[in-house]
Amino acid sequence: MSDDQQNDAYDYTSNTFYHDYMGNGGNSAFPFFGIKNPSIYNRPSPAQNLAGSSSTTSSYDPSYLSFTDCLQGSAADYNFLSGTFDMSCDSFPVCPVDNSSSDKNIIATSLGDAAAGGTTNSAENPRTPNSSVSFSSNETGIEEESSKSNTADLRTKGSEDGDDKSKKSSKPRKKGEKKPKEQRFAFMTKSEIDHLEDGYRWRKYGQKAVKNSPFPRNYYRCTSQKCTVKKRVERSFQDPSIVITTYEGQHNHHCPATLRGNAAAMLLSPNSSFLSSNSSSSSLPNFSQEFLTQMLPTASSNYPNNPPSYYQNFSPQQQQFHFPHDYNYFQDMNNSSFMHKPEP
DNA sequence: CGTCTTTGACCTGCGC
DNA sequence: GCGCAGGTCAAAGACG
Repeated sequence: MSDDQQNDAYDYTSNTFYHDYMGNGGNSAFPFFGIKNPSIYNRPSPAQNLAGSSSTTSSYDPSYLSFTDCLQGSAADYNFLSGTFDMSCDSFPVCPVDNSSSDKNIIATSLGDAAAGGTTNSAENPRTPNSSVSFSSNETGIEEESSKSNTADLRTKGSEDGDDKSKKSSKPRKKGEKKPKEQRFAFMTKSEIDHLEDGYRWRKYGQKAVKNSPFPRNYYRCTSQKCTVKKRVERSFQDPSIVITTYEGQHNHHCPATLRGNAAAMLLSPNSSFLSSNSSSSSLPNFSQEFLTQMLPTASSNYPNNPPSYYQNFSPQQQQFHFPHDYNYFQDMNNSSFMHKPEP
């Protein structure tokens, strides 16, 4: 933990927090999950957390959004415009992380789709077997209550137009019928590169200026046939060094860049026993090995000879990663050798 | 020639 | 109903 991070502060009354996320002056290309995170309103305070934590490290700042948080979808209601979470949002996926819990389920909370009883065009837009998410009860509630509150930028037109190019004559929707929402997975990355390589091939299909932001939002679609996964990439107007990436949907194919095995890739792969250990399926995007290797700092053993390009461009200090407090979740994996605990 | 990006127009949903 | 903003389409151009 750096001094800079120690100097960061979180105001629990105003739910405001921010500063040099990485504590390194902002020169890291590593994805991280340290974002302004009011979702911790349902967390213990830092003091409480540290007091009750069995962790031997004090590097965890609970105001950083954790990897698990992201996987659970709590980043999905992040308001890109304001740089805050929409806490008034009824659909806010309240999935508090309980460090003392033995629950190792890090399945992302979906913000829609299957919870609504399936998409309206499931036949033409088949989901992967793994995408039939097992929803918790609150997720069902999320969908039921979400109609009035989701921010516009997080709305999705759903997958009904997937392969249908005649979108402009889209089918009329029954009154009261909600467009199904795709699963979303958002994270923030401190990077000078807008479009981070994640192993998949993407085609840009749109770019829009974002209100109150000098940075446009870019829209990408997976180039794989019949894969409806989309992602949006934009820079935070509050901190231009931060790239906000939002994945929507789930790939129905393997990552073209990684078919070889790797613990990190296996972690989030569709067939991961880790993901399915406490849930029947995954709603996570399945990232490539390289991407995960970058996200999960470890481990030179992962790439002893061929470190990812991002690694090659930065010094060890610059490669510092803010470890999520849920790090122990990963440690508990049988194949946890891919992860090394950072020195306190 | 195939793939990808750019970009203006259009569609959709929401708030007033 | 209207205006606004986000999201998508698709033609045109760039590029290898």
